[in-house]
Amino acid sequence: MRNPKFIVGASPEEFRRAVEGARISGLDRRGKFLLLSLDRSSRTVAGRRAGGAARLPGEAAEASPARQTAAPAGADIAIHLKMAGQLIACPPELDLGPTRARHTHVTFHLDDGSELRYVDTRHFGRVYYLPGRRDDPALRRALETLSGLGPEPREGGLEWEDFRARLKARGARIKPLLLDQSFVAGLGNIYADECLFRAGVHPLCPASSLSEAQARALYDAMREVLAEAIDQRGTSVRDYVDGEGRRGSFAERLRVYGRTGQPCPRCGTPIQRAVVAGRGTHFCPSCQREPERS
DNA sequence: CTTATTACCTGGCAGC
DNA sequence: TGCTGCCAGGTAATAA
Repeated sequence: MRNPKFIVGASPEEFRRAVEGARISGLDRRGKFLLLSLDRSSRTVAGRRAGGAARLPGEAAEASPARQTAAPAGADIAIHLKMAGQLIACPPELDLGPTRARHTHVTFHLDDGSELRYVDTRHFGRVYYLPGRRDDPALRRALETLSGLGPEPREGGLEWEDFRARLKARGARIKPLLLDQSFVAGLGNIYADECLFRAGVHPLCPASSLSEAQARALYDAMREVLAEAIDQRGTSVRDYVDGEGRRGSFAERLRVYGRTGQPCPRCGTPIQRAVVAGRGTHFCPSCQREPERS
């Protein structure tokens, strides 16, 4: 591990000691955070370098179901990939190419001989050791962020009535609100744009101004877009790969994101790009009509 | 309090 | 071939 900054809440040495010989007893997700639970009770083998973790998560999931549901409270490690992070399980000899090799910041050595590599070319992501130093402000912030996450749009985390009420209470424009992880957890820039297109809502619409039908369409769109994207193993606009190193194919299904100037799939009007909340925002000016005043 | 901008980093790509 | 400038999956800090 070249740079200790990627691990928050512990020094690289402390982190290694914490994970070495431990078993990954749970694997979960909350919003955009990946959550790992460790079980130190049955120590086995040893890792090297960045740390070692024993056994495979697949079997562990069944072994301790209680921990799985107890999301952040029970988790020991949280990983946020931010823009360009990748977490890849692979055989140790696998060559990911010079760029990703240069940006492999943490490597877990599993006891089946395989590796779990944290790769991040842009260095934005972090590995948080949650039981770590309470005086570390970065860890504190992460814990606060984690506990302040809004509901999951899927998996029964968000009721329609609740969503509608919370939308109505917000004066903010809808796109930044969708990106606000404390409002709803898990939507990023790509999916926010796709959701708004499907719902026929302009990104600048004040959240409270959405009609009942628009709000309902947006609620449905969030759940559908996420479900479809997960089904397609994600959106590899550029270089995203999943845990198995595979690219996702949802990029082929994108209707507005990254399609500036191309015809709207519904009406043929060229897709427009604007900057909203500092993010590239793609929409159909015809299907998503602008609110009264901009 | 809310909202806009900047900072964090590196790399890919279009255009010259 | 370079080189330049722009853009990028996110969010926290800072400014207004």
